[in-house]
Amino acid sequence: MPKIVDPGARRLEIAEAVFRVIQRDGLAQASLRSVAEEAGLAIGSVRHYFRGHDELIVFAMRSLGDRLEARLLGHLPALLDPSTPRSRRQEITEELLGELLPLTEQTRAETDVWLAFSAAAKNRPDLAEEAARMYDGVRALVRRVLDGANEAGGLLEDLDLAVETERLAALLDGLALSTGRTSPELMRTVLRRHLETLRCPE
Amino acid sequence: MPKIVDPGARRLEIAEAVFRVIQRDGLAQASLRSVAEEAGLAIGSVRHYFRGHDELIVFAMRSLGDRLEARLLGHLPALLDPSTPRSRRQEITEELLGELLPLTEQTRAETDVWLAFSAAAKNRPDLAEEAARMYDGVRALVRRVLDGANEAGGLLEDLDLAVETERLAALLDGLALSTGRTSPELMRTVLRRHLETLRCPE
DNA sequence: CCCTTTGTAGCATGACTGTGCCAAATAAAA
DNA sequence: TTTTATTTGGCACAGTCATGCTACAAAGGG
Repeated sequence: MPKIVDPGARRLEIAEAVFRVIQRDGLAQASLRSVAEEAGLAIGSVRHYFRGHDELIVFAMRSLGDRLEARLLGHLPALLDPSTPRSRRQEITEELLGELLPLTEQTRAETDVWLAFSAAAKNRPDLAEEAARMYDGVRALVRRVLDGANEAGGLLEDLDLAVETERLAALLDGLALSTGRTSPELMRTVLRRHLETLRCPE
Repeated sequence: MPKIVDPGARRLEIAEAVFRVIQRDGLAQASLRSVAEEAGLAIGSVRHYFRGHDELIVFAMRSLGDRLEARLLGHLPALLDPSTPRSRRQEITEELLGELLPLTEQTRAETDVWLAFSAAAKNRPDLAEEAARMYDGVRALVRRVLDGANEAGGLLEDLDLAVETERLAALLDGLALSTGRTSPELMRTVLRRHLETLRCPE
């Protein structure tokens, strides 16, 4: 038959073009035409892999969520391993949660695109579904981190973990929102400070 | 001459129509036509008061910033008054910072529109200017609140107020971001809890 | 060699947009 | 009443958009 091409890989390539366009020009500019040009394809080719514009955007948002989820879960085993020493746990926790902050070029691009998606989701039911998945995913992850630290005896007693989960997740979201104004160094300091306030003295 | 109309008031009326359209359908739908219809005017009338679409959106964003600033500063005198008792200070602080959260229909509308503007500002220099003003304004306000509490002896000692300002401001931003998922009650609880952790024991 | 399937490309259409420009209505001033 | 500046209304154009549809190229099976 024709040129052998892996459709899944193609779709991911196109999704990456979507990310680049959104980061550079904003979600409103991520039309089929501009995405096709960014991907080095003809508009007809893009439409061969996606039913239409909506499906393209939803797929891009979903694959961003998948990518983030995979990276975050990669940090989790070391954290849940009971044999990991406490000092190392602190480092891992900061690294893991730092993945959600715009500290590097890579994560800055991700948070900017994620912000564009989240804002758009407020008025678009199809995106809202995926936005809710990200929201729940981040809360669930933060909760697991806090639970793990708690069981290891690393947290202050009498914490309401439901409240602390929301507090920490909101803090991360808020920092992600201030890309370009708050320096990465300050973000790190703020995150570290917040975790300090949760940890038990010894 | 013609109908006596206060241009400033008219511009504000139109800006409010912009807010309603953005909250209902998103910033991308806030075209001259849809805004004119929402305001009950002809498109030509709207264009009489604004040079073009860009100026309309920038003006709307600026007036939202002005409105928020005025409301927030209204709470400040009571807080800075040395004769205000400590228990009352706590209430006022919560009320003041709560203005930045989507707790009521009114403030929810404001935070949603503000989010739309903030996201758009990432790729639009004209909006970025106003977004930076809001960012700085919120930080400055939070800083004043913390400074005031500190001077009144209400805070833990040895706090790095620059870090704490950013931490609290980011928390507020993050909560504002999760409109529709996190309940107003939980938001209040999280804010109260955060303030507790800053207050000195007595 | 032909045929079928898959990928690539793009034309045509209708909808929506911002804006330049013009005309009418209005009401205060002369 | 006449004049005149302001306000209101909208036509017309060029641009961009998503999408239905068609056409062609490529490559492996018969």
